[in-house]
Amino acid sequence: MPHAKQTAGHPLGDAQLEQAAECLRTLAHPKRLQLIQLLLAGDRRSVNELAAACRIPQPSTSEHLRLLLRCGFLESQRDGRTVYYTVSEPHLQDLMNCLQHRFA
Amino acid sequence: MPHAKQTAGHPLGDAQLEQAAECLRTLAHPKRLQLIQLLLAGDRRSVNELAAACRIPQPSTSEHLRLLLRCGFLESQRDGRTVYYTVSEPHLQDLMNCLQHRFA
DNA sequence: TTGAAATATCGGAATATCTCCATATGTTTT
DNA sequence: AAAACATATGGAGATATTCCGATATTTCAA
Repeated sequence: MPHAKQTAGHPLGDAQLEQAAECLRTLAHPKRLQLIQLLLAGDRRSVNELAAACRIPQPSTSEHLRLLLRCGFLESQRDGRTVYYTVSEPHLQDLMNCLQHRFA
Repeated sequence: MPHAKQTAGHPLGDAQLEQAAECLRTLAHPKRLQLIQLLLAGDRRSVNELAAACRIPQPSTSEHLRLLLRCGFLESQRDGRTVYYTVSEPHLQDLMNCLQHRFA
């Protein structure tokens, strides 16, 4: 039996599809993917480190991180005056592996 | 050692991140997710069947399917005057399982 | 308290996306 | 050939995203 069909969970209703689409839309941005890629590689990074590494202006970086935070993909942790971000959604590693496999 | 860090493939460059983002943006739409959900459940469906099931006007349905086709998520197959669409990207099942688990 | 550093928020202009309807293309049947 | 059915394409108005500079907020150091 090659490739048995996966047991699908309950199909999502309209409101849930809307939520899911919103989360995917948040992921669907090259700079945000780059931020996630960096955060998955290293452990935790400050906003300035991320902004410098990705060549994004600081305010934009902060905004991108806020959006990712809002969907529950990231967590933030303040230490003094710097804020560190980390990946909180374990499935992001799988997703990024999938993307790296497809687009490498 | 709980939760060993997954071996990450090569990190994606700017052009590849752009491609990946475009694919995700295509997925990030409630109606397109609903179409995929239907196609994953049943085997193959015509445009009219999909339009009726999802309550989308026929022209919009055709356009959504075209976008999904362009990213390689679907395949189309003409039989007489009706065109049947099927899922061609196996990872979509995993993604949908993930979404259904998170938003159910 | 004053200044400097790190991060967050606001406003506006350019661009992209969504959705719908009208209509065009392609296919089969009479 | 003409009519009917299934699908695809084009255009327009409304809405949403993106990007950037200016500026506000928070925290530490002097």
